[in-house]
Amino acid sequence: MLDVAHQAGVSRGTVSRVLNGGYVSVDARDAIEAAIAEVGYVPNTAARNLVMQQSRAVGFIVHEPHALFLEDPNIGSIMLGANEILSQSDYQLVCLIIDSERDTTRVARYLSGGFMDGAIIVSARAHDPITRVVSQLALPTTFVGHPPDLRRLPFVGIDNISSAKAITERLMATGRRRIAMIAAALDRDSGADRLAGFRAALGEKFDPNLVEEVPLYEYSAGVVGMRALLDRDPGIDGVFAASDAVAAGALEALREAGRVVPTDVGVVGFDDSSWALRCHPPLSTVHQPASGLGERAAELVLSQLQGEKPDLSGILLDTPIVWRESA
Amino acid sequence: MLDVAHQAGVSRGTVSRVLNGGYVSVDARDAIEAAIAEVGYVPNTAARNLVMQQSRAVGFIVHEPHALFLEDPNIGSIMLGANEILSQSDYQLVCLIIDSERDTTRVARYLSGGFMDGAIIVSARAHDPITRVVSQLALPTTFVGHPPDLRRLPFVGIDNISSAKAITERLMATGRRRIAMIAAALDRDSGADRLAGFRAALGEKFDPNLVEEVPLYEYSAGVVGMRALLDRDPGIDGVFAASDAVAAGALEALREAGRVVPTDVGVVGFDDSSWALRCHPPLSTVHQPASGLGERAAELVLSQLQGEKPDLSGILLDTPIVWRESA
DNA sequence: GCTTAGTGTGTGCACGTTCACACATTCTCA
DNA sequence: TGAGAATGTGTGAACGTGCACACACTAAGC
Repeated sequence: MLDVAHQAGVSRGTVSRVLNGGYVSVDARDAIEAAIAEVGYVPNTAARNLVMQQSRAVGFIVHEPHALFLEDPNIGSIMLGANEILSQSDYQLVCLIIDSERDTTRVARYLSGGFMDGAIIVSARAHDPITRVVSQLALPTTFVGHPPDLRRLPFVGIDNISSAKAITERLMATGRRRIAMIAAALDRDSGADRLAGFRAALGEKFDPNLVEEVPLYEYSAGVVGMRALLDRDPGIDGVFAASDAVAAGALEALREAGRVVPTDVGVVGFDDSSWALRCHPPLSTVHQPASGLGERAAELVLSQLQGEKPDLSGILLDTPIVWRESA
Repeated sequence: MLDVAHQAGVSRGTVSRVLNGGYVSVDARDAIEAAIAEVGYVPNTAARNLVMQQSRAVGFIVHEPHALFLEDPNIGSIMLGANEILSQSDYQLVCLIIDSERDTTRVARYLSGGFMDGAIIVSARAHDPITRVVSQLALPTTFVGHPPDLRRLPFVGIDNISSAKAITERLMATGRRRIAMIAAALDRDSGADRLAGFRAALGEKFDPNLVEEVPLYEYSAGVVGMRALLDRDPGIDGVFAASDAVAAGALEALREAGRVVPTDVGVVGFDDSSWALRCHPPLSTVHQPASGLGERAAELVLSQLQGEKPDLSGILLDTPIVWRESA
C-alpha cells in the first residue's frame, strides 16, 4: 500500500480512502488507481480483518461428510441456497468439513480465531463437539436441522412429525391395510420425528413389529430394512421409508421379492430428491425445501450479524406432499 | 494474550513459546496453560496469519455448482479425498463456490488477499475467469480435470481417451454390431476425450450418425439422447454413455422403448458412481478414482507449498473397467 | 476581515500475533 | 574458578491495514 502511495505521490491514508470511501480529489483518485494497476496491489485480507475485527465470511460446517456428500441429495441445495443469500450481501460462504477428531479441533480453532463472522451448521447431533464450541463462542450461528439438546439456538428446519403424519395418512387413504416403516437415524430429531409422525398417523393401528430401524438414510439401509420387514410380515402392503434413498433401496428389495409397486405394495419416501423421480416407479414423497432452508439459514445469520436478536423458536418451512406412481 | 501473560505472571513471549514451541520451564508452562483455560484465550488467526504471512488453508474452488453438487456424484469424494490429505498436514480445506459474476470477484479477492496458501480448482473451463486470476497470482494451485488452455499448470486427472477406448472395445467384444454413443459436455476435455476414445475404438466402423451430443452429464440428457438415437436407428445394440448419470437416463429411455438390457442392447457408462450399482441392470462402467484425484491434488498443492516445483506434465490415475450386467 | 463549513490530505496509533535479540540463570568440564 | 554451553525469559520491532485526529486550503456569510 505504501508502494502505491509513493507511486501516486500521496500518503497511505489517501490510498485507504480511495479503497474505502471518503473525501478524495479526482486527481488523487486517478493517480492512485493507475498506481494500483501498475503495482498490482491487492489489499491484504488478513491485515484488514485484524484491524476491522471481522472477516465477511460465514462458515458452512458439515458433519458426517461421507453420509451427507455421498448420499444426501439435499446438502448441495442447502449450500447453494445459503451461498446465494450471503453472496448478495458480499459475504463469503466457506464450507468446512469435519471428518475426524483432528478436523474438529482445527475447525473450532478456525471459528474461534476471528476467521469467521458467523456459522451455518448442518446435521449436527447432540454429542458433536462443534456445537459446544459454537455455543460458547457467542458466534452468530444458525443450525439447519438442529440437534435435540440445543433448543436455545436459532435454527431452520421442517416439521418432520406433521410431514411424516401427513404422508402416512395419504398412504392409508389409498386403502392399504398393513403399513410398515423403515425408520432411520433415530439419534437425530429428523429420524425420531418421522417415526413419531408415522406412529401418530396410525394411532391405534400402530404395530411396533412393522417398524424396522436402520442407522442411516442410505440406499443400502433401505434394501436391508425392507428385506427384514418382508421376512417378518409378508403381508405388508404399504411402506413409509424415512428418506428417498431408503425408499429406493426398499423398491429394490421389493423387486427382488417379486412384489409389484404400487399394485402389491405402496411405497412413499421423504425428501423429494433426485432419487424420487428416477425410481421405478417414481416416488410419492414429502418435498423438502432444501435451497429454502439454506436461504433462511443465511438470512438468520445475517440478521444476527446486524445485531438483531434471533428468534429462538426456530423457523419451520412448508413441506408439500408430492404424489407420484409409487403409491 | 497479554491477559494470559499477566494472569500467569510471565510475558507475552513466554506465552507464545508455550503455543509454538521453544524453551519453557515446567512451572511457566503449567501456569500459562491454567491461565489460558481460565481466561478462555484463543489465538487470533488473523493476527497470526498477518505476521506469519500464511494461513494454513487451501481453497477448494467449485465452478458450476448446480451441475456439480446436484448431479456429479464424484465431487463429494474428490473433496473428501483432498480434505483427508490436507487435514493430515494440519491444513484447512476451504470450499468456495462460484455461482455468479459476483462470486468470481469475491473469490478472487479472497485468494489474492493472502487468505489462502493454495488452491484446488475443480472442473474449470478455458473461459473461467478464476483460472486467469490464479495463474497471475502464482498461488500454489492444482487443477482437477484441467481446462484445455492451461497445459502449463499442474493438474491431476484421468486419461479419458484411453479409458473410453478400452470400455468401447470391451463392449465390442461382446459381439455388438451397431454401437452408439451419447456424448456430453464436448466443451470440456473430459467430454471431448471420451468421444475421441470411442471413435478410436471403432476405427473404420465409426459412424457419426450414431453419436448424439448432449450438453451436460445429466440423467435427463441421457433420456433425451437415447430417444433421439433410437429414432435415428432402431437397430442399435450397444450404447456408450458419457457418464453413469447419462447411462441411467439411457436405460430409462430404452425401457420406455421396450428394449431389454443387456439382451437387446448393451449399455456402458463412465464414472462408477453410486448410480452404476443402483441401475437396473447394474452398469458396466469405467471406475473413476474420485477420492484418489482429491488426494493427489492435495499432495500436489502441499508439495508446491514446500517449495517443490510441480510436475507440469500432470498426473493421470488408473481407471479400471468394472464389468456388470448392463452389457 | 473574521468565522464557519466543507473538502482534501498526512500522521500516529491500534489490531494480536511471531520472531530476533538481549539478557539471566544453571550446569559442565577443563 | 572461570569459560562456555544449555536452558529459560523479557522486550521491541515488525506484519498491512483502518481510523481518529490534526492540519491546510477554499468558499461563503456576516
